[in-house]
Amino acid sequence: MLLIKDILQQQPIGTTLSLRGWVRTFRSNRFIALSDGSTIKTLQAVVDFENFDEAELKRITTGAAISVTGDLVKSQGRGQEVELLVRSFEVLGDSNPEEYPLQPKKHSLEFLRDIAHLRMRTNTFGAVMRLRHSLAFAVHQYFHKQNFFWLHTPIITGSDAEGAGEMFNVSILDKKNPPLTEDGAIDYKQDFFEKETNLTVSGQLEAELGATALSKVYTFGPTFRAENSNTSRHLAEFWMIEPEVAFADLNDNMDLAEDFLKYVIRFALENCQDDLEFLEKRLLDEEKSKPQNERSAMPLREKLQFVIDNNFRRVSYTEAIDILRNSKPNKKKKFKYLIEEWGADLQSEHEKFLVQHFNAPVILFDYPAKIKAFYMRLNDDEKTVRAMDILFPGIGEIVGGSQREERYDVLKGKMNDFGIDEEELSWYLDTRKFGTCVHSGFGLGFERLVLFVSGMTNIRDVIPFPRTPGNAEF
RNA sequence: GCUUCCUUAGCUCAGUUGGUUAGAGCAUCUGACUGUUAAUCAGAGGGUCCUUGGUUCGAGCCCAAGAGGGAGCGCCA
Repeated sequence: MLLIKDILQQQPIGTTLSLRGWVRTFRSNRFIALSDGSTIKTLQAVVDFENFDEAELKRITTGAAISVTGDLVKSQGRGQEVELLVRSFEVLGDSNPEEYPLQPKKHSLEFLRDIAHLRMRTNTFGAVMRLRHSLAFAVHQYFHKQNFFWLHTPIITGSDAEGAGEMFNVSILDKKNPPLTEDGAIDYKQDFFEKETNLTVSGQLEAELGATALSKVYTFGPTFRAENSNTSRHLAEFWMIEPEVAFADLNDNMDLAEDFLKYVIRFALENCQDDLEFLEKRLLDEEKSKPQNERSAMPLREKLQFVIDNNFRRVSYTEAIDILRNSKPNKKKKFKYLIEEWGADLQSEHEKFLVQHFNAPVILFDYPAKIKAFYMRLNDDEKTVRAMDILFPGIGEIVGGSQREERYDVLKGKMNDFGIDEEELSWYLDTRKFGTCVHSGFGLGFERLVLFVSGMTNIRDVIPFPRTPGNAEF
């Protein structure tokens, strides 16, 4: 099948060709802007309306699916290099203009979110979805080149000890009359898996099992959090990437994350030029109505190039606390949460400040053990763990990772401290019992990456059908 | 979950201290024009002013509750 992308690239002038697509606009009863989604560009199909049936021409409306056959020629007009002189056309699927909600005009993102089943037909969402694909492809390509194996960790999980957030329960029990145990609790022994199960909140623990056998693995799949999070950065269903590497310490981990992010961003810059150009203009346009201080510091592609060209700033938690404590907003009490002493959890206002302070992506590392998960490697100071978060401008935390605690006794002690059942995670402890090794990994929210690269501002607009509290349409 | 803002035509929005018949652009329909680039010109149709209740001689506008949405915060990726 011929795609518009190929025709515009190869420009086989003088040939007769047939193609199919959807009408974007039909101007002057003569010019059809035809899109097939293969590229953001449309092909101009020119009909001599004098030679066609009027009733058939009337069916060429915005949104209609048509096939056209004609001769590709150099365009007489200025807006495009080539155009198709139509010999014949057929309306494959009508689109009633009185009912079709997409007009050749600007729509609000909120409105398009309500008609998510149609919004991929717009320039913006077409561009975002093509970009999303390219980034996903680049993720796999990067890891493949680096000798990682894609590990398919389970989506239904039987362990509730991961501690990464609220979980969605998976059950086939009768909700009105669930079987009960003697003490009145729901008897999951009678459920499908004969135990309580949930949708995964992270593939990390399983990825560690893979890494301690295959050395370098990564997961890339759907992840679910039943948190009541109402922000432009959270989804209840999102895609997460979690590399895990044996014999790698936290420095190796930071190197990997930085190299990986730069690789996929570079891939997008090189392979999605048209879409990024459009998204850059869209963002500029959108920000015109905003006050100067709320606008982006750089145009989209310049921002991406800046990230590729500059080293991420690596700052220890302790240094970051010093910087924050002595910062203007802290002294003038502009922060909602003032930084007073070492050990405080950083809020998003602090992360934002640090990114602005260094004017670059920031990697924070060596956090207090108390505010991080049980599986993170305890430092010799016994106060901090080998954790790292990568903070991006406009997004906040895009990566969270750590070197894992590989010492059996220390890990077991931490699990007790955190109130985690040893029995439940005996399989996890086994990796430390048999051939344990230093290893590290991180989690990257794929949609947050797409947000950053696309310049979109709401995470609901970078996934085809977003799931958020109170919303699971389509 | 908390704070705050918003909801007027299919879409984007205006609507004065509460005062006659609620407006504009785009879209749609009709006609004209025909090498356009969100085509242009003329005309027409199109309203549960989010819902319910209240205040008032009178409510799109004021008050209360509810619904939906945005932004910020928390949780996190």
